[in-house]
Amino acid sequence: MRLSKSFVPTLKEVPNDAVVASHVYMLRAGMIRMLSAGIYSFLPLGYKVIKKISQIIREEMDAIGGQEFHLPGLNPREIWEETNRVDAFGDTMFHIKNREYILAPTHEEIMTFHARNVLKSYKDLPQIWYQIQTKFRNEARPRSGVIRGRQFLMKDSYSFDATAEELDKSYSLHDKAYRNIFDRCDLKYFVVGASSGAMGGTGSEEFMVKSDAGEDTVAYCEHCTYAANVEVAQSKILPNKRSEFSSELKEISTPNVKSIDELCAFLKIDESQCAKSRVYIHDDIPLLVLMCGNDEVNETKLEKVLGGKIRPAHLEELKEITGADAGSIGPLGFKGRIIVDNRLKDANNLYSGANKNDYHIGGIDMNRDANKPEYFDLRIVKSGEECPNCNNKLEVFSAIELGHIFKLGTKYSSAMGANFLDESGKENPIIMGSYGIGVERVMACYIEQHHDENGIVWDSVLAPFQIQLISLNMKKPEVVEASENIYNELTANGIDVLFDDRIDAQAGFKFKDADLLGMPFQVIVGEKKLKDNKVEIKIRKSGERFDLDINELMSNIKKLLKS
RNA sequence: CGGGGCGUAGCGUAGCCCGGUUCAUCGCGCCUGCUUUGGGAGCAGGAGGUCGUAGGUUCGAAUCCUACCGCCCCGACCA
Repeated sequence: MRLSKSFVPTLKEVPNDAVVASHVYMLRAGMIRMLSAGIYSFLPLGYKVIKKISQIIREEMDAIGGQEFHLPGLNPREIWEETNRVDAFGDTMFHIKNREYILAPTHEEIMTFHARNVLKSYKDLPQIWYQIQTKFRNEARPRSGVIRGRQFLMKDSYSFDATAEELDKSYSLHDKAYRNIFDRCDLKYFVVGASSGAMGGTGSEEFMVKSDAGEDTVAYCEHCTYAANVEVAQSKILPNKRSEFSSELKEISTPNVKSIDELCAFLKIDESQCAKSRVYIHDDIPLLVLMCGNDEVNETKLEKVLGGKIRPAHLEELKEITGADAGSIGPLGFKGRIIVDNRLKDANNLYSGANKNDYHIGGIDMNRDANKPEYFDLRIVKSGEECPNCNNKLEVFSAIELGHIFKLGTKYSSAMGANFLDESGKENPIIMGSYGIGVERVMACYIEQHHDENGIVWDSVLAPFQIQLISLNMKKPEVVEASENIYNELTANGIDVLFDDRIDAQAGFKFKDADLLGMPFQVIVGEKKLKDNKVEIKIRKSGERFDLDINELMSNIKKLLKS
């Protein structure tokens, strides 16, 4: 492709609105443009990459027996009402104003619609159906360029099985396919076992990439690959040791001491001797949560323990519930359930609030003084704590979700009446799985992981072009002739070449653009070296440059592309 | 949806606090010509703006006030 005739609008400056690297470089390299918040157009160069990623996905899906569909993005609302998901999605679903249609945010219902009454016998199963298609979600807050959009490309597949064992097979086929896909794309990723949330179902895994642009927080152990969403992550932190003797309870005047840090400084004690109090409202009933020191309450864990929804008590409610304001609340005399983190199990000689403003109580013995404490793991794990599986350190960081695989079970087939007859002639709902990959996220994550201060660093698998051919001076006939010849030869050999044949661009300008666009290899044709019948090769990744005799160019390029 | 920030030419910006020869600065990019050509060229000339939109205050508004729209960031939410 000739750059002089192509639409590759590169930007030399960083656009104001872009913050994360992938967004900056996709804009600067002329691959995408924003149309509206969270809605992006892919320009030719960017779309080439999308097509390459899609092709890899397609090959791996086909390899596990997947069959590709192309489904409508515009769906009748009534299909979504069969599974109650119009309500479930709420404002996240786009609704068409002048007809009873919605814009599909995913495709479980549509695939199930095609399966029901057609997949009628166990002999028709298993099936794996997939598509690579645009989804629409009315995200409250699109962000990070293409990473979270209101419209995005997703590969979604659905498995239909007769038994739980068969579902396990379909699931592990996807697990393997996903690993192949992300490996082929040269992404450094890890796998998190996640709670299955609103999709319903019994098992799931998330494929994640570490990134500051990520929206999930995970705890990860490099050593044993333990990985968990911080909402459920655990660590091997030791409980407080119980001292041999429990001291007497004593009330201590602690004027203006609110936080644990202030309390520790005031009393010259360690934070592990403190029981921090948090009041939550569960089904309109207040309860007290006690954490060790500065540990944070993990509300997901707490909800799991209690069942149902919780909320932190409002500051104004505290006095009525406990008799004190935030900063002076504690377990003694608290009316209601007391839920305690495992770290405080059986602990004694603790300090906590006195339920009386500006007073704390020392010498608290959980076993002696707290009213029926219930112990659970309630902490949010922190970086540097010990991995629950091995003795190495956990790292807590944010990450982008690239893919997600779910065992759905029969949630959709039951709701929509997608049943089959088993060998005994009995009717059963089809057992389903659902599996997604964010295609643009693959591209964005690749760039997050493969760029430097000058631009993107593609390797040949995803690169829009294998080679950027740079003619340094299109006004010198000999340079033009040599680069045209090289262009024709490379192209004739089936190599995808981006030819910078722009007449009025200076050498330095072209070099900068080439580094920004980031093709794996640059072939540089200049007047000086041409006199010795040589051209220069630059390897984008290493920055290494060397000269090659023009006659040997083709064979060397082929070697480079294979390496 | 809450909090914060921003909106001046294709991109990046100055001017805004202290309204008035600034109906608009500078850089990049764009057009014409000449020169130049191995790491973002030089000179000369030129095109391009309802200062986000609509009201208001004022003799006078890019500048002050109000509302709305749009975008970014943090949070909430997230299949």
